[in-house]
Amino acid sequence: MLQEPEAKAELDAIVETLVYLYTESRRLTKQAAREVGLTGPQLTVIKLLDTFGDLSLSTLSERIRAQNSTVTGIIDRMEREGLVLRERSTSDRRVVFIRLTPKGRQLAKDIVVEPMEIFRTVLSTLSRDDTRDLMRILSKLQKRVRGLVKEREAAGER
Amino acid sequence: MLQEPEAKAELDAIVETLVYLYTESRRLTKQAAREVGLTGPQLTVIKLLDTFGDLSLSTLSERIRAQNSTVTGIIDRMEREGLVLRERSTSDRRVVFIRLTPKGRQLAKDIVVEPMEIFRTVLSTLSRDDTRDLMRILSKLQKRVRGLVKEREAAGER
DNA sequence: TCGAATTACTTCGCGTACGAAGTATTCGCA
DNA sequence: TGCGAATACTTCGTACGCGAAGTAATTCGA
Repeated sequence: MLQEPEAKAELDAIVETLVYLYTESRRLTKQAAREVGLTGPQLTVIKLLDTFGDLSLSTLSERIRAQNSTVTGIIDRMEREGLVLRERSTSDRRVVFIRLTPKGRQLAKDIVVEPMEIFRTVLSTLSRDDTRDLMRILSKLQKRVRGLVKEREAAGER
Repeated sequence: MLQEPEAKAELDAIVETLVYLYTESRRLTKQAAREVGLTGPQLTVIKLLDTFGDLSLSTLSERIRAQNSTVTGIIDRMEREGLVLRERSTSDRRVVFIRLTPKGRQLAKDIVVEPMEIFRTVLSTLSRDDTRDLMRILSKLQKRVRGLVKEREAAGER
């Protein structure tokens, strides 16, 4: 795909801005979490459990886009702090459900911010047209990334 | 700011998609880096040094949006691998410049992918109108985030 | 039905990633 | 001019974050 220099520069700018928005949102979420004695991922986990009830470790992993091995560590530390507990499923004894303790649930209620809060805040100031356009374009990009990922996976299996 | 449920759902979807695009791009960059024996951040550092020449550690930190202490570690490991070397500035002896070794420079030439490659690839398939719209909206968001960050910093100093 | 393949989770080793505290150097101004 | 503040970097402790290898439980097919 041939690119004029101008287009290349615009592309760089978009990547740059996207990275800025993501990392800055993450940084501020972390900061907010610190104020209640949590880390960023821990705040996310508590919010998820409070919203959806008990979740298996795998489900949690998918939700926060991390590997099981990562989430095992996060839950280890949260269990140590008395925020959650592990409960083996009776129907499938391989599965571990994660449940909020009363202490964890109370904390969830006290937390006002959501993950990526800043980003949400500024998003909500966009006009309806801008919001729709943004969603439309991002969806397009996501669909194409999914397509490419699938292609590469198929190529890798050969 | 009052939000109807519909708007809230759309907002969630945008956040979700943005996180997807970012994490997936990062994951694939990491994968590509592995194939030449590097990590994701190391690939980024090599590309930056190859493009801009020697950079101070702080400049490098800003470029990759990380703290100095993080970059110190990354450079430690790259130095150990013989990819870069540290050189103290003569004009300001606090400053450390990072320079590619011949081995590092050769590696830079061999690497075809750029950081966030997938995202760049799909971005370049957008129409000119979509690209312009996306840039326009993201800029708007970035400007507002910057504003909020500045406000909070000012509030924090009180 | 039973053994191989799959699934859910954990463990381990390594590389980020950050903030706080420390060291060396330079700057700024009284 | 000299000394306190600021700057550049490093060190340390802790928490992700991943992939590979390991364990226990379940599924599936001959």
